[in-house]
Amino acid sequence: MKITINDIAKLAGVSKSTVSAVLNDNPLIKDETKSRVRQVMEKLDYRPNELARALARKQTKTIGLIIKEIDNPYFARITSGVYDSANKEGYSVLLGSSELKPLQEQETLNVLLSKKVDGLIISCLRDNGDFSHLLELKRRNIPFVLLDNVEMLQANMIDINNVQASMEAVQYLIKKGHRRIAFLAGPNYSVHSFQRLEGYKLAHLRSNIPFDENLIFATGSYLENGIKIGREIAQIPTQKRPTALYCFNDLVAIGSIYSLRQEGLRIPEEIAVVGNDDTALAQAMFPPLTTVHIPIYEIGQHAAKLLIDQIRQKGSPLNKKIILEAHLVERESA
Amino acid sequence: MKITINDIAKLAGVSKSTVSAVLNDNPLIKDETKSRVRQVMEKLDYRPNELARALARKQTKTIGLIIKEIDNPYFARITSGVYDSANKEGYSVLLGSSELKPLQEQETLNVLLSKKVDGLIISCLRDNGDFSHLLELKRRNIPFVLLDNVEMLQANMIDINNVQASMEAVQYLIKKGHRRIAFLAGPNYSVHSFQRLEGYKLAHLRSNIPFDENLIFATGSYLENGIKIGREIAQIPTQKRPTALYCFNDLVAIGSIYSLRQEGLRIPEEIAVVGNDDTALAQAMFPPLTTVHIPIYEIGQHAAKLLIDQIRQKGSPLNKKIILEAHLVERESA
DNA sequence: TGATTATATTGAAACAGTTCAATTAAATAT
DNA sequence: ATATTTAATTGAACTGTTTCAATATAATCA
Repeated sequence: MKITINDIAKLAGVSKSTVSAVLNDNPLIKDETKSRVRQVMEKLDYRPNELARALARKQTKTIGLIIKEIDNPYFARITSGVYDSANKEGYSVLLGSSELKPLQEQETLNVLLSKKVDGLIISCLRDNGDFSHLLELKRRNIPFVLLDNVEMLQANMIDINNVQASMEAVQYLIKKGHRRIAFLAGPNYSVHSFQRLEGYKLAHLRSNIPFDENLIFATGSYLENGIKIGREIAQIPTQKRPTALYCFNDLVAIGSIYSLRQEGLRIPEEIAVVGNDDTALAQAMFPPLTTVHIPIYEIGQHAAKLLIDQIRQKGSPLNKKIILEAHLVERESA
Repeated sequence: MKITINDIAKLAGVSKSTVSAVLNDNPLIKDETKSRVRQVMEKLDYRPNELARALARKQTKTIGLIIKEIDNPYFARITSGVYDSANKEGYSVLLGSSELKPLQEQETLNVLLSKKVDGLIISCLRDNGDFSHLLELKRRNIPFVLLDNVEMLQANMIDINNVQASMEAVQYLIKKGHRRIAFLAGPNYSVHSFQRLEGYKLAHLRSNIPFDENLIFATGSYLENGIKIGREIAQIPTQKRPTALYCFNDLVAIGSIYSLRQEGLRIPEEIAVVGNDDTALAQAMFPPLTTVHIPIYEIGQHAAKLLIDQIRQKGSPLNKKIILEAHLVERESA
């Protein structure tokens, strides 16, 4: 019962190709013919099969998005930016997530590729410098945009001045007199976490404060990670306890504030906490969270824009880096 | 330079159909042939074109998900559940969002349909009882699952005992002595908001407290909506001000707590606040948010499971309602 | 009026697979 | 050794569109 281009052709008394031409609003077709064909389409409620179209045209008008975690406000906002931008340009978004596992990143990538997305936006993991799957994308000339800066790779990317912003955030803490500043590192494989550690180290270096391995805590990206680590830090005797926490993201910051306060510590007087991302809720926390603001939505938007540009260019694999500005916003948690 | 089934056939010295059979692991094919063909595939790094497959087989192994807002922790979690479940069954997720606009819901639906998703999960809007697009899905026999209870429609749906849970939440407030309880309603078109108002009314009815139109505040679903309305409510003179807020969701609850506290009001002593959803952050708020817990991830999971079941059943449009349990969790904001 | 040019339409092949009846090859029975 | 059954493979048609060279039709020119 599916209506195809053939049915339209027959009923309108024209050929298949003419119907196709009408569908694509080809100016060669006489107006009269066009409207006749369109009438038939209307009458039969014809909807072109985009699958068949995609096969013939070699483009699906769909982009793949591979993020690290779906249930994370950071990536929800990225996704939102990507979606809006793609939508505006007539592209759909096929969702993928590595859930922080390198293997799953690979698999998802393969699935999206086999479904013939026109291009990809990838927030990739940093798996011991193994970027072979991304190199293969380049080799196969498939357009893609990265959301993390992978220096070793010549590719499109949207990123933020991560090291710089982190350094400034830590310097801010140092200026406030803190000398034992902990870094609550994010998930393994996270490029951003890695870069933030760089910034953290740099700030220490510049201020001649010795870097102390023991102040680096491996956590994760979830609220629970923050809650747990906060509890542990609260147990540390006052003289040895860090007086400030620089956190991988807002969730970890919020979680640690929660348990720190539960253990009776005052924020920021006894422990200062700085987050990262400036997700929507940061401002509404108690105390309002001092955090590094990241233009998350814009990252998503730009990524989609850039990708679609590249898809349209076709051929020239432009190699563009867009670095957006991140900066500390001072509130009351530090 | 793309490798196709033809290249494999030629190189392996068999026919196209044999290669196809190998691809589908058809038991008719001799093991020896299979491995020979597979070797050639391996060597040429052949990846089947799922587009062509989908066209021939009439199934894409892709489901469409239409949510109301991408950048909202509730839907991020829904998406996560859907994605995990679908992934496990070998389905991809094509993302759609109405962003709370009925027209956009329609358009997104059409796009996903034209891309031939095998089925749809929809969190639909309640646009004056106009569900013609959903009725058409039924008519066209396209599998779908709703995430909101649309009584007038015989369809698959996963939902929660929304009215009931809301009633209990409001009764809880009444039992605590509150008599002027405000309802901060969510976006227009939101089925859940509508149902929560029902529960709110019902609780009042049961306790013989007259329903007061002036206690219903139209807001939205964003943090900002909560912040704004909180500020307004703080301005109301104490004797007329509601002593408790029952909020459409956690974001609105958190936002209003933020501005209420800023205006110097104590939570819950001067104003009690109850949220909805129990998103991850609710527990880590100050004060920890009393809210209606909703098994959000599970809703997503079940929806995908049910949809895929239906897709596999093919033909019998099963008409199953799964109602999951929502319940108040008492913390410290009320 | 016939040749030339411009405009509109079409037929057949292509996109990359699946499907299944028909054929061929191998194995077993007579 | 031949007929019969079973197992393995193939050819052709099909999925629903696009593409473009070839053709048909209409309009302009000499």
